[in-house]
Amino acid sequence: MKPPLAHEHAYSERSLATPSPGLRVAQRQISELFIAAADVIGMPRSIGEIYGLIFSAPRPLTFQQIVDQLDLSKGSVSQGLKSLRGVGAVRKIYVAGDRRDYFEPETELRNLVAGLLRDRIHPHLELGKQRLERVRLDVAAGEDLDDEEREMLRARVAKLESWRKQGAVILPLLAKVLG
Amino acid sequence: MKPPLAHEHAYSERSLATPSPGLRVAQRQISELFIAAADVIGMPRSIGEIYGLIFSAPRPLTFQQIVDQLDLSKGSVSQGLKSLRGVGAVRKIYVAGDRRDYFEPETELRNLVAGLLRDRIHPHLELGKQRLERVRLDVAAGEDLDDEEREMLRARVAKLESWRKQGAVILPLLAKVLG
DNA sequence: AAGCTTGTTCATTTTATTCTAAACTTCCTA
DNA sequence: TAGGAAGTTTAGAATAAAATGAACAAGCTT
Repeated sequence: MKPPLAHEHAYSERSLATPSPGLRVAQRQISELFIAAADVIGMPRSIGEIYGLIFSAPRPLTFQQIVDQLDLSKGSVSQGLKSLRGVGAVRKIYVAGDRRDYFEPETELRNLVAGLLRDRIHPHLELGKQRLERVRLDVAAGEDLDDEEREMLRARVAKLESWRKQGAVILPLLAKVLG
Repeated sequence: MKPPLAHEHAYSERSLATPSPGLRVAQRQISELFIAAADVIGMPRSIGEIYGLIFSAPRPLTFQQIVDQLDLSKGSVSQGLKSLRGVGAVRKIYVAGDRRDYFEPETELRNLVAGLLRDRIHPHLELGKQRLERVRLDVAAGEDLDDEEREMLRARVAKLESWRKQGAVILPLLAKVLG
């Protein structure tokens, strides 16, 4: 027997389980946008679908609702939600007295972008700094390089450094502008 | 018989064919950076390798040199160079009297980023505009949606529009800042 | 025109990613 | 504490992406 939770009565039961045909159509269209977006940022299609569904849902969805409405296995949904939560694109909501997890979307572009950057760009900028230093030393130490080779490499390594610096300046700025 | 072209004498023959061991080591390291970068932006590993080799070469390389120095087939190199030229990351150079194509890297971050945006983001922003309009109409026309559903969808579609606008403002700005 | 050299295309193979399904953990309820 | 509901994990299957290699075009050279 289900406990009579407030949230289960604020909305029609139908929109909870299987959405109305009209909602379905709109959700499908929105999901397509996110499927394309997922592709652009190199994430699997299913993640775009899951985010699209959550984004276009009238209220937070349970794990099971997501599995039912998309044609995806529990495993895929579980992994997809894990990734999405990892980049801060969806949040888990706890409802007192309900053991199920509810999921709602992060809808601020600023936060979505920040999450992606944190997850995928920053690690490389940090690692890159160390690696570049390493390359610089190797170039300096390369006794079998002729002058021309060494000079060219020095210039190119300098270029890489300048890229890294530009990135370090622009990424925080980007977050600010999106605010 | 090879014609005695100026460019074939400006550099040692060795650095033309197989680079010195020291150059090789440095190139390998730089290539690793680009392999990681290719992964971040969702391009195949081979493209990172090719760009890395060209970036770290003392001078423009021929198609055949690229094939020889990387462990890649002609087909992969041909396709990889095509993609790289498509985003403006490498340029083809013509040498009078030499039928071979030479390739040199674009090294300005600004131009590299601009190329990527042009190739992968802009098309979606344009297409997205049309699709969003379509979704908006569908939402407005959806007679079986209840008020709550319709209102929620309107709000979310508005959010998508605001994302699109933010993107349209920020992308040109980004190109400017990188200049 | 026959025979090189340079590079492209594309069908096939290889490799990597994504998805699934089933086993498993945890926690709740009877 | 048995049974069930909610999710997670993971080995393996299904799919998609990338690389290869062989056939092909285009242009020299003789």
